[in-house]
Order: sequence, then structure tokens, then C-alpha cells
Amino acid sequence: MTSITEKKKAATAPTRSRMTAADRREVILDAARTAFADTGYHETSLDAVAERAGVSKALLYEHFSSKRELYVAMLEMHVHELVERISGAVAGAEPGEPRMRAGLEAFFGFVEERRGAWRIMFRNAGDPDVAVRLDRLRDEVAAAIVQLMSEEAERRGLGFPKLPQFVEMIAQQMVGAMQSLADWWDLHQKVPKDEVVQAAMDFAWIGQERISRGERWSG
Amino acid sequence: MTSITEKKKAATAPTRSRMTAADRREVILDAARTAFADTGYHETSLDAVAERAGVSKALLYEHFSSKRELYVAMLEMHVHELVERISGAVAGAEPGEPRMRAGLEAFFGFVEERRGAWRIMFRNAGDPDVAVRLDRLRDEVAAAIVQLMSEEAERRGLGFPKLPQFVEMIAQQMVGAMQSLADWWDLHQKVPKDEVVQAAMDFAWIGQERISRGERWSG
DNA sequence: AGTAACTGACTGACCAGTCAGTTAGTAGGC
DNA sequence: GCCTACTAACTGACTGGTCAGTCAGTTACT
Repeated sequence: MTSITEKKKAATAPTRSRMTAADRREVILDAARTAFADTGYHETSLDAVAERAGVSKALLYEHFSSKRELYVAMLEMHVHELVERISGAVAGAEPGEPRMRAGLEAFFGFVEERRGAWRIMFRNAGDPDVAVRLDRLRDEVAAAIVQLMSEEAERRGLGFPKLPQFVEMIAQQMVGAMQSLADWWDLHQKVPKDEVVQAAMDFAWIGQERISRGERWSG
Repeated sequence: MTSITEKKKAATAPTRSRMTAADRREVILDAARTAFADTGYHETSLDAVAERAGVSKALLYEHFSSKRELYVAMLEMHVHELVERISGAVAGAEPGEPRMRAGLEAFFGFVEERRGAWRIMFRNAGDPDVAVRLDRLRDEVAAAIVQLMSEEAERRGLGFPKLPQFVEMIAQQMVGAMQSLADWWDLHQKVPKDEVVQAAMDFAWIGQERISRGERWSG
């Protein structure tokens, strides 16, 4: 193992330590995450990121060829984790309601544990190229939901073919609703995760009509 | 000296007309709308807006004290219209399902007629201060929905008091779902409005469970 | 002749990206 | 153990371009 000779655990002291490229890259990505989360893409200068990372701006360019590339690399890291968590949870659950609940739990679990990451991912776009990337991700998630819904329909021996775009529209709404709820939760962190998941199930699964009749899922 | 010896001969626009302040303001707001809709907040310079409006940048500052103020004024104009249309439609409909359908129709009607305006309102934020403003608007809309839902519950002689935040979470999801669907529609304009409204009703009103059983609203 | 509409030309700040150099580790020879 | 040469990590100081916002005027209308 490439032998981490000495864990720089004593990093508290201003050790003007030279790192391996890989380690330094991590430090930079982490600084980028917090910096961008605090002030957004446009309003965060690379000087600020460099300062947070404790290095010169020039060094950033040894690791990333542009501001955008840095941002995207950081973003992709978290996106990857989120996707892994959700798809893992979904794959390991029974079809139907349990699957949906598992997905929601995984999603809101991520949001809870990594507030900063979440905020970066969907509230801070700013740059159009970055926004395009996020849109693409969003569409991929929607496509995955479409896939699940179609399997579900087949399993039950029916389909939604009449409106070719129908399932996609449902999936887009699902994604939007969850994103919106996560944003709200970010501003109301006191609300426990269970209640958030519950509200998501209520809205997306049993629907408005029943809600307005006073019903709740799994009462 | 160096005065304009020769008429610039603005061959394109013959109307080098002097306007009243109010008229010019309208022209500027309109130019701002299209410019910002095309390229977003940060990527649109005031020089570009001025050019579109056919005036000098300095004149913009006769009417608006900053880029942000111009943007917000333009935004608020459209927001006001949207809110008027929806609340008008909602007020004139019977409670329950007809009311919801009326609100959705009004909303998607606005999106259809004013694609540019919609795109500005929620896809282009960019500037954090502007984003804050949009968030506030969003919360107001959510609050209005909460209000409607509460009245509805009272009308039916029941309530959702157990989780104080429950209704708010539902409302936030509703807003997010509709925003998301509108964004999607913006990229799939061929889909007729009726189908979009239908999908919205299906998702938000009857709920996922019934959808996955193959049901549709009003069959 | 008075004033409101309007302009060109400017500046000051910011910031992504560059470059010519300076260190800190390290491998190899003695 | 101690030099030495090599390399990869790292830096300060700079540039070139963009753009919000300003100002000293110039026109057109009443």
C-alpha cells in the first residue's frame, strides 16, 4: 500500500507540509466544497478556495485545469455517492411501496448527513455549464424512476402507454417534489428525518386526495 | 471637437425617438426580459441589455439604480402577473378538485404563454440576492397553498394538526413538483397543455399508488 | 430658455489563468 | 552519515479581459 508513512494527524500545527498529489487533491476538493457551499459558484473566487485549502491559487491549476473543472469534479464526487446510496437502497428492497420508502430514506439520509453537499448540488448552480450538468443528472434520476415505474407496471400486468410522456412527467414531478422538500428541510433542520420521509410518502404515494380526506400512509 | 460630424446613420432603426420616461422604462424592462432569459443573470452584461433596448447603458441608470434592481423589477412584474392569474382562477372555482385543477390550468397557461418569463423566474437565478427573493416568493406560494388546504380541511371538518409542519411539507412538494414539471415542459413544448395538467392532477391529486394501479383521474 | 431624455468615454475593482522561479523531499554515490 | 543532483510540490507577482457604475456633457421637445 503506498504506505502512508505518517498520518499527518498533527495537522493542527501549521505544518507547512508537502503532500503527495493525491492527498493535496483531496484537501483542495474539500476546501472547494465548503467554499462553494457557503457562497455559491460565481461569488467564490479561486483565491478564496486556495486560501481555505492553505495553498496558492497556482497550485489549484496543477490539479484542475479550470474553475469549472474543479467545481464539476467536486460535484461529481458527491453525486456519485448519492446515486450509489439510493440505487443500493432501492435494489435491496421489495418492489412497490417498500422500494419507494427505501429510496426516500436513502435520499433524505444523504441530505441529512451531508447538508453542505446537498446545498451545493442543487441550490448553487450559477454557471450555465454547471447547470446543464445538473440538469443532465436530474434527467438521469428521472429516467431511473421511469425504469422502476415501468417494471412495476409490468409486474402488475399493466402499463401506461397511452401518453408516451406520461411516466416521464410523473417522474419529473417526483424529482422536483423531493428536491423541493429537501431544500425546505435544509432550512428547517429541526424536523426529524422520519417525518420528512413520511410527508414524502404521503404526498407522492397516497396522493393529495386522500391527504385531504385526512388519511395518512400506514396510519 | 470630435463631435459626431457625420450622423451615425442608424440604418436599422429609423425611430431614434425620444420617449417619455415611462415608455422608455417599458422598453428597457422588455429588453431585460429577453436578454436575461437568453443568457441568465451573470452572463448578461448591462451593455447587452442596453444594446437590445437601443439605448446607452447610462440611460439604464436613469431608470434603475443597479443591475439587481433592474432584474428584480422585471421579475416582480411577471411574478405579479402569475400570482394574479392563479389566485383569480382559484378564487373563482369550487373548493376541492375543481379548485386545484383551476389553479394548475392557470399556472401552466402562464408557462405556455410566457415561456421566456417562466424561464427567467426559476431557472436563471444566478445571483444569491435574487435567489433569496425567489425563495421568498416560493414560500409565499407555499403559504397560500397551506391556507387553501387548511380551509379545505376545515370545510370537511378535519385537520392535520398532529405534525405542525406537515401541511407545509406537502405544499413545498406541490410547488416543487409543479416547478419541475414546468421546466420539463419548457424542453418538451410539443406536449399539449392538457396532458401536462392531467399529469399534474394525476400525480398531486390521486397519488402514486393509484397511478401504479393504472388509474387516472377522471378516467 | 429650461429641462428631461439621452450619450460616449471613462475608471476602478475583480478575478481566472499564467509564469518564472523557489523549496522540500528523495534516491544514489561515497 | 553527508553531500549532490533530480524532481515534484509549491509560490508570489503578474496580466489581460470583463463589467458595473459614473460623469461631463449634448440633444430634442415644450
